[in-house]
Amino acid sequence: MIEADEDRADAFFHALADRTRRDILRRVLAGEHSVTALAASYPMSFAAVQKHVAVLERAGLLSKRRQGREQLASGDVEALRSVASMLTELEDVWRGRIARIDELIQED
Amino acid sequence: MIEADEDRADAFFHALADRTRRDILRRVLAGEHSVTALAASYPMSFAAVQKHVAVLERAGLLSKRRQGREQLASGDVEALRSVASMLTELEDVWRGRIARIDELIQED
DNA sequence: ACAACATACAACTGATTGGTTGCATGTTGT
DNA sequence: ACAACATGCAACCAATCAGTTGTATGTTGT
Repeated sequence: MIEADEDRADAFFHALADRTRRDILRRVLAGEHSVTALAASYPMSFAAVQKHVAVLERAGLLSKRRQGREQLASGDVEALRSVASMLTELEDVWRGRIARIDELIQED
Repeated sequence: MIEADEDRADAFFHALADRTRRDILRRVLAGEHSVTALAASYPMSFAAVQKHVAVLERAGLLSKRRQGREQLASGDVEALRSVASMLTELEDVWRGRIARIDELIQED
């Protein structure tokens, strides 16, 4: 089902289309952080940050593991790479155009 | 000003977070298309497609040139690469974590 | 046991989004 | 000149979003 890939792409790009979420992702890629620790870094309520974390988690860009009463979040670099590969596929479409132009030059 | 980069990232990722826009981008990366030609491909009004094209254009992912009464759109592969490099920078943050873990192992 | 802490989630609000229709403007072919 | 075409833009609508406050549920240390 190609539909599922599009859903995934929607979730990925939507998750990345917010600067607070990109910043959270940077932090959790650098190392594990509890939701509370993350929340302390931003000028908004705990609940707002918790929702941003949930968006990143639903997109698969971040996962959590429980440690005591804390929920430690860390970034998933594999997910990040699959976003990058989506862009590469787009770039390949562009390369195809160049190849076609070359063909036209050859024909001539 | 780092603020401007974040604005650009917001525009890029938001533009890519819609499957119709990603599809339009694929087409215009493969070759030039008029807005009307693009609009014919989707089950929505001309105006809706024209707005999607405008979002991609504002994000810098696509540019248009006038030819007669048509406006020919084509994808900007350089912009696409700068989105990819944003992801690479995120990945570098992750690599930094690994480097730090290696240091800890060394110290030991 | 219980007070304090960490998290999740529901309900609400204003702003933005993705779509619509209708209208205005510029361009072309006859 | 003008009818048809290509585009852009405004006004509107329903749905979603990013934020808020408040409440519920675990978990911990004493």
